[in-house]
Amino acid sequence: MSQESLPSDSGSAHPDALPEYAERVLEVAELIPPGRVMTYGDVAEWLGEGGPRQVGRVMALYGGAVPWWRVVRADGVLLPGHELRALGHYRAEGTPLREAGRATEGHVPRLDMKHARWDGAGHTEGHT
DNA sequence: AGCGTGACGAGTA
DNA sequence: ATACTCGCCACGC
Repeated sequence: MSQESLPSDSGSAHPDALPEYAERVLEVAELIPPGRVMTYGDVAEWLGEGGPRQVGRVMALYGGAVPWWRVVRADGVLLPGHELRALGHYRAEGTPLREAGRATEGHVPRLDMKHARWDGAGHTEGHT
């Protein structure tokens, strides 16, 4: 967390406004339909700029305003520290989960990326 | 300028 | 399936 710091919008005329990149990331996050998820990499690729880590940083800083639990890691592992919260949303939305069949002792389920992953088909309007 | 650090991802062992 | 490595990019020190 040493890298994170408030958006020093040096030059920006609107202190309340988020960096444009962050704004775009959050915008995509809001497009993800309930019951589906998008990986950091997918979001970055869809935006056509930045990378998974950049998307991750944005979510870490401003994700609170959007359905953050729908932006996930490619391997389907739930967010450290938010596992239960995310899990609650997933169960409520019916997001495909992969519950380990054996030795589930204290084992937190992971997302079933094969089915939960959403590529953005259908909302293409606006992306050119 | 270089180095370390991340809500990452893919490849390899 | 797990563990480790390397590539990636922006940012803080």
